[in-house]
Amino acid sequence: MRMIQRPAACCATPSEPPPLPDSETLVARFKALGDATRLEVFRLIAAQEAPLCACDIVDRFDVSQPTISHHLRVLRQAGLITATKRGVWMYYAVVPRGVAALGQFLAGSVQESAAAAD
Amino acid sequence: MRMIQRPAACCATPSEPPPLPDSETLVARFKALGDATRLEVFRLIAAQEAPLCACDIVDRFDVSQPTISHHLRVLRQAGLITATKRGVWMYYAVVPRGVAALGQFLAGSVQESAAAAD
DNA sequence: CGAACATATTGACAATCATCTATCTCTTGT
DNA sequence: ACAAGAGATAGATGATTGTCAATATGTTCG
Repeated sequence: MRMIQRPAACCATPSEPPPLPDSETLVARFKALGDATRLEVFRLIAAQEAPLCACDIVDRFDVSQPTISHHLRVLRQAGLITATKRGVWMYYAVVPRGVAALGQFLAGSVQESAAAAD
Repeated sequence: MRMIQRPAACCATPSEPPPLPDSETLVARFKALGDATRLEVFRLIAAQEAPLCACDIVDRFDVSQPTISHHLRVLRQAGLITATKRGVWMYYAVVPRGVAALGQFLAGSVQESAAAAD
């Protein structure tokens, strides 16, 4: 038997979050950006006006080439960057749609809570 | 001696990403949202029009109460939610400023790459 | 073909992390 | 004061992950 009564806000059924089309993808993208090295790699790619060669990325970091390759794969599998092969070189560029999806999710999150904040 | 010549795009010095005020905070926030359970907790809080009682969160998930408490702490330390104590209950709400910071970073990332696209 | 190079893959290892059980702290109602 | 409930903390454990060295794959040049 519950001795302490819950306040009204506790008992009222909380609002359901809006249905999320692809939660798994969202998690993968946030996780992909949730690593210091990987975020820097992403930032470097995003800062370019043209697809960036992998060699240029490796040159700029202290970690090994396989590690950079691994990070690039994670970012690519998350749908945040694309990889294009030209000859021996791989060129990476941001996928605007993938990044925008994250932004839209965040925008929706603040919008919902904005109704409450005075 | 380098036998294969790098294409122009490789040799041209890549653009520097814009200076990032607080990279560590950004990583912590992305990492906080990069877990399935935690993202759902965040979504539930964001869906409310008023701060949500922790008990209502615990009720909605299959994981234990300490696990929820852990996730709430991670989200709070990342600056994505705030915690307010009222009596015995803890109420959690989204920090719009914290979420917006993520959105602005993403918006900047797509904007930079947009100049190159098409 | 064969050498050189760019990138990816594999396997291993240490570190981080999500989760649990048990316990603790604090607040409230009697 | 005391019992009960809400939530946080501590410690342990299995899983995930970031990193590296070594190797593989594929491409270009001579």
